[in-house]
Amino acid sequence: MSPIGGHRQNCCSHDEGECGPPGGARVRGFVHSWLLLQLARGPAHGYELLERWEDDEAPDPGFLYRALRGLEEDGLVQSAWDTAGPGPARRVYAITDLGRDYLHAWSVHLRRTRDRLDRFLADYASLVEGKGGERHAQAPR
Amino acid sequence: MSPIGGHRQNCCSHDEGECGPPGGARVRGFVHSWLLLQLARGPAHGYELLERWEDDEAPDPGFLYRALRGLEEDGLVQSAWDTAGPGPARRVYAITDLGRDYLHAWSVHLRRTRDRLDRFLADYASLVEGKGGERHAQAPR
DNA sequence: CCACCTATAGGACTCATACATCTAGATGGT
DNA sequence: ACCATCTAGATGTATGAGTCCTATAGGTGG
Repeated sequence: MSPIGGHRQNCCSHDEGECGPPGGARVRGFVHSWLLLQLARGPAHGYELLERWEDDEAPDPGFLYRALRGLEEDGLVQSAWDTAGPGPARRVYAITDLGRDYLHAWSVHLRRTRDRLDRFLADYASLVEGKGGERHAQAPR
Repeated sequence: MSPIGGHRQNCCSHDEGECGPPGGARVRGFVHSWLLLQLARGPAHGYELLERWEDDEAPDPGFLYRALRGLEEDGLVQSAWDTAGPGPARRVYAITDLGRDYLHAWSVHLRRTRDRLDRFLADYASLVEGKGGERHAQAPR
């Protein structure tokens, strides 16, 4: 089955980009990089990071906590319980030097990824405008 | 284990982005969108598309062929055997109108993804240069 | 006729991420 | 006291994109 959508010929076809990707296009490893970037700005706990993620595009909470523990397991962050303050205890994470190195490495790869996307979008744009006014050339049947 | 790498504290730490992501950061659905874009320019067969992909970043052949068949199964492309010409028969694919719609929908999402990456990279850049006088750009929305 | 190239294909696997739940302490209202 | 609700973290399991390895089969050159 195509990864392109859970679709079933019932969508699309007229106005704006409806239908497409279910949940948007995700970038592999982006969540982890984003977490490292946030922690590079200062220590924080999971729930806080979760809320810092703006609006719609927050990752699954379960995934976020697992990601943080994974990062710790790999020595990219450290954590400690914070029992002070109100509410349940929080696990506060801080980035390590190794984590900073990884963040840098990932930023390089993410930049490459962005450049690739840029090329794709430019190609698509040139295709669309090169088609004159109308979209929907006939199908090459 | 962290998805960030098969690493094991033996890498990184000094110069350029070594170590990081194993195979680079990939974008979900990018291969399929790319295929649709190529086919929107004109019919082509799998092997040709495979070679058209620039150097290092070509997808696995098995994956590419599967992707094409998946797209066909979903009605986004059509195919026919081409037994003429030298060599083994090729399966020539052409995009359909539905495929064009999907391509458009995906371009919208991929643009969003690129913008998100831009925000991330800008935040990272400001963090790095602002090592002392920091600015806190807003969270990547 | 053997080795290599073109072209397509399929099985099996990994790993990133999502979805659904679950615990458990804190808090506030009645 | 009690119950609902919020905060905070965790786990079990599913899904599905993408990789790896291998197979097949027709063509081509030595």
